[in-house]
Parts: sequence; C-alpha cells; structure tokens
Amino acid sequence: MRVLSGQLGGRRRPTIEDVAARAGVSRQTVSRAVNAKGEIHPETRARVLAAIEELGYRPNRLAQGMVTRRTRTVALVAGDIRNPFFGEVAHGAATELGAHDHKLLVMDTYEDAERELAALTELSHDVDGIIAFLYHSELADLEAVATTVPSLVVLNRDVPLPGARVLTIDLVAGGRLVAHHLIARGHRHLAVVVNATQAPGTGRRVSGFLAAAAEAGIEDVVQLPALPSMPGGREVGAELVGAHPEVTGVFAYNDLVAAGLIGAVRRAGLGVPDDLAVVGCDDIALASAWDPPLTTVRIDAEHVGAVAAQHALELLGVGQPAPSGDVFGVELVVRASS
Amino acid sequence: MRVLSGQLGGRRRPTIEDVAARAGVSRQTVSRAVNAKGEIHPETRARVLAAIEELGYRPNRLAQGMVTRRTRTVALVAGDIRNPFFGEVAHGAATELGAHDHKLLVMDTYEDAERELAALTELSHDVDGIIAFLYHSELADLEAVATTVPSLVVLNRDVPLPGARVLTIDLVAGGRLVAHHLIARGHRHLAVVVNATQAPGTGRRVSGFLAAAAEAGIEDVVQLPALPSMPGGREVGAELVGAHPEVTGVFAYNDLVAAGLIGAVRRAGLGVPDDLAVVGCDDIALASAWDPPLTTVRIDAEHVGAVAAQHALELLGVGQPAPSGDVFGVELVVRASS
DNA sequence: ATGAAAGCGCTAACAG
DNA sequence: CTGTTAGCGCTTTCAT
Repeated sequence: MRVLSGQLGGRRRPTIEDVAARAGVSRQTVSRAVNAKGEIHPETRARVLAAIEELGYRPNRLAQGMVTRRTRTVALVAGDIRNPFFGEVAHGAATELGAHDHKLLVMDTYEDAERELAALTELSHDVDGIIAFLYHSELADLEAVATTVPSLVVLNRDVPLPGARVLTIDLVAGGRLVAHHLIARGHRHLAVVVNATQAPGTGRRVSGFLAAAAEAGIEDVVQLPALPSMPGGREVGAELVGAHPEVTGVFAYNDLVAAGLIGAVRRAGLGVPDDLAVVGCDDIALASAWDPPLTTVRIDAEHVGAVAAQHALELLGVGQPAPSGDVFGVELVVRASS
Repeated sequence: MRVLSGQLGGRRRPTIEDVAARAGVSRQTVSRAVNAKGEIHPETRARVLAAIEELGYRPNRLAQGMVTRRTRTVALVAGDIRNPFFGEVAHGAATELGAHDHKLLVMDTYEDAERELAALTELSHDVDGIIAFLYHSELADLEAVATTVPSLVVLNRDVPLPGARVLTIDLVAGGRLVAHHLIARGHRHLAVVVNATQAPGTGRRVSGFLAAAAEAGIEDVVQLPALPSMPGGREVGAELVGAHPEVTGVFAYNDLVAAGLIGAVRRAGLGVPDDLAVVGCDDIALASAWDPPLTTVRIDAEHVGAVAAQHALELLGVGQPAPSGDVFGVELVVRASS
C-alpha cells in the first residue's frame, strides 16, 4: 500500500460507483444525473443528487477526459507572464473560461523559437485548446499543432490555418499612428526598437511604423534591437543616447521597453519628452502612473484574452459563438512622454 | 474487439499499443523504455525508442494520470493575475515546474472568500498541487483541501496544516520597516491602506505597521479600506485628501494602490512626497519607473514562486528538496516617493 | 427510464 | 529481462 506524501487523512475519494450504490442505481444513471444527459426520472435524479451531496462526490476529470477526450483546460502561450500585458490577457481569458467551467494553463516562451515550438507540441496533447502569441513557428509546425489540438487560437501571426482561429491585433495601424504622431510633432529623426528575437524590420508594429515614416519621406529610421523587457529598454536607451544623438523621437516596441528606455535616457542627463519623445505600446494599466505618463498604443488586453477564449470555446462546441470579426482595433493614447 | 478509426479520415494518435506492435514487444516493455523504469535490455530499448520516433508517439497524460493519480499540474491560486506581483510569482513557479515537466494553472480569487474556497475545492481534485495566497479560508476548509490535494503550499496565512507547507513572507517586518522609515522622516500623522476584503486592522503588513507606530507613540493611525488595486488606490487617495488633510505619510498596502493613490493625490493638487509621503509594497519591476520612483517594501516575487514550486514538487516526491526555512525576508527600498 | 457490457490508454503487480 | 493480468473512473453503445 502506497503512502502519499503530503496527504493527511486516509479516506478514499468517492467514485461514481459509490454514489450508485448509495442511491441504489447503476453508474450510468448517476452519470445521467450528473451530466443532465438522457432521460431520467425526476425522483431518481433527486435520489442520486442527494447521494452525491452526502458523499461529497466530484467526478474524476481524468476518467471523464479519458472517454470524452476533453480536459476542460485551455493554455495561454505567451512571451513572458511577467509582462503585465500578458497578465491582463490571462485574466480576461481565465475569467471567460471559468464561466464555462474550463481552466487556464500558462506557459512562457521568452519569444524563443525552440521554446515556442516545444510548448505548442507538448501542450497540444494535453489541453483542449491553445491560445498563443506566436512569433517563430513555421507554418508546417503550426499545422501539425492545429491538427493535434482540438482548438487553436493564434494571435499576432497572419497565417492560413484552416480549422484554427487567427486573430489579429491591428498593430500595423498602431505603428502607423505612432509615426504620424511623432512626425506631426515635428520629429524628423526617428528610431524604433525592434524585437531582438525577431528578424530585423519584421513585426507588425515595426513595419507599420516604418511604412508610415517612409510615406512621410523619412527613410533612415534607426532600428535598435532589444529584448522586449525593461532591461532590454535600458540597454537600448543607453545605446540611443550614445550612438544616435540626432534622434528625437522613438517608438519603444512596448511599454516595458519604454520604461527601461526612459530610465536610461534620463540617467544620461536627457529629458523626456524635451530631448527625446518616447512612445510605448500596450497601454498596460500602470503606464499612466509613470514619469512622465506614457504615450502609448492602447490594446484592450483583457478583451483580447476574453474573446480569444470565446473562440477557443466555440471551437470546442462550448458556450456562445464568439463575436465575428478577427481584428482587434487599437488607438493612440497621447500622454506626456511625447 | 477494437474499433479501428484510422482507415478513412484523420490519423489516430498512436498509442502505446501501436508502439509495442511496431517494436514487436509488449506494452509493458514500451512503458519501461519510456519511463526508464525497471530493467530493460539496451537493444530492446533502442528498438522501442526507434518505434516511438517513427510513430511520433507521445504518452497520453490522462491515461497515465488515471493510474499514477498524478496530472503533472500545479495550480497557483492568487488574488488577481493582472497584478504584476502575481505575474512575477507565476513566472518563477512556472519556470521551476517546467524544469520538472510540470505545468502551471492559474486561478484568480479577487481575494473573495467564496471564490477562494471554490477555487481550492475545485482544483483540489484536478491538480497535483496548489500554491495559494490565501486570505479568507477557514482552517477546517483548508484541512479538507490539504487532505484532498497531494501537495499544498500556503503563502501568507500562518495556519497549522500538517502535511502542507506554510510559507511566510515577512510582511510584519515589512510593515514595521515602513513605519520606522516614515517616523524617522518626521511624519507624525500616518495613514495605512487596509485591504477592504479583509477584517479591519488585519493583515501582516498592516499589523506590523500599526505595532511599530504604536511603539513610537503614534496610536491614531488612520485606516483606509480599499480594494488592493489601482482603482482602489485612486478612491482612497481622494478620500485621504478630503477627509484627512493632517496625514503626511501613508503606507499604501501595495504598489498598485500606491500608484492609484499618488495619481489621485496629485490630481487634488498635492505633491508627493512633499505634501504626502507614499510607501508601497511588493516592489514590482515597474515601481522604479514611476513618478516619483516608489519607496516600497521589496519582495523577491520570482524567488517566492520558485521556492513555493520547489516545496510543491518536494511534497510530490519530485526534484530536489526545497531550501529549508519557511520565511521570505523583505527589505525597504527607499526611493523618491517618501 | 434504466442497466449491462465494453472499453479510453496506461502502469503496477506478478509471473515466467 | 519481458509478458500477462488487472484494473484506474468514467461514458458510450446497446439492450431491456
């Protein structure tokens, strides 16, 4: 007999069989009562429910999943849950999933190609659905994942994936908005922080920014690769000050990078926005509390998470259909950093 | 008799049986090769591994769990994953768990008593372990959870739970540090934001703060209940300005509350720290980017998450023993808001 | 309206 | 070292 470490008492968890015995019916009848499936006499049903209550019975999800092939679990695969943006997405998704008795699993990729694929591959066998912010996976790999997992929702990757939902945050527009804003304020020497984990010039927000700048006749935008985090922003801020003193306006990839960048720039003795205008992206809740309050591209992260979850659930045949449309709009929130 | 589903349409996921057939051995032998358990001839092992590779076999976690009674999943139950503090904890925990092939589930409680208990009860049947920031559960309920779930790690609740791990972040000391700091700077009229979801005067950080203030002869500390979020901080900031103009120093419960509070206070025309000194708690990564940079109680959230995960795993008999000791130290980081 | 039988895919215990 | 025998707890046919 095995002793389970950490387990206090010895009582075995009641099974459907125990309930059946107690109620004087068969397992199937209990199952019917629990799942409200198939015809069942109200009186029998009441007796079963009473037995369930008395015994404190809870269906074993594993056993259920074994036969239904569902785990009632959806995973969120994102760069780094420490980024409040993903925290907000996770919150929105978890809330929506919870309303339909599903749970949320989180997995960080660090936007690393290998980790991203490993996460998808591993999860695809263990969860009902995956909601993923993807940056590196090859289409062939994604197709394999889409075939394996019952429900796949891809954000930020405009790939053709039949059977999956491909949702887009309109960051091309976001990037354009930032460029227009900076140029309208008279800035001619621009820089943009690009995600160091991605190919140069790639990424929706960056390409939108570059396109709008080019249209305005500004072709020589400085591109600064950085990790999409506060430390990444610090490094790139120092570099900007040292190597590109002519730049007066920068699009900082996201709010975290903006925070680090602003700190570094000030430490070097320059002022924001006077010497350098800084614009972020995401509009995390705290962006308005900074010094200075951050100009940034607003994304309704919780809404994105909730809608992504709705799509995941719809693909699983649970809940109401998700709203139609596959692009989330963004807007520029002008505060004091630019 | 087996029903074959592979012939016509989509390819069926290979099972251990398929691998066994392909390698010309029994299921048990495949199992041994996969789990590196029991003696197995190296040559046989190689053949099995080859078959696994060719078929792209991955063990079904549900079926495994069915017999091992393990899901390889640990849950983090916390107030609100939108709070970057919990994001950092989640990241630390997920990283540690991932290193041992376990996954992290997240569930928010909003620090609501009912949700907290519901989360614990539901999860206790579905995961191997629970790491929980708890605020409301009765001891009897916790004992029931501890009995059900194989591994329970409780943070922030000093309750006797044999078989579980009860870890403490030394927020009593944190609260004392804040009081000493404020008093040393000459503040005599103090306020403290208390968690509106908890009983007044309760909570480690608050009681530490009040105790140290009392020892210094300050008994009439203003207590302001608020939700532990930025909106909560805004409300309480407005209230502070309107109803308690004599207060010159406030301990804001956590960094989010501090952010909201500072915003509200400024909007009312007062200066921080000149008119009001504000101290937060948690030291989330962004606290140093604010206006002004926030004085706060530093908690190494990622470390807390990682160590909590180590305890959870140790209770499950996985990985190395967690470090001894059950209290996480804190320190006061003095910046410019006080 | 209810029950009986047949597994889902895997591992533990015991043979050989 | 390897195979055989039993289930884990549940739902899905198919009877009755």
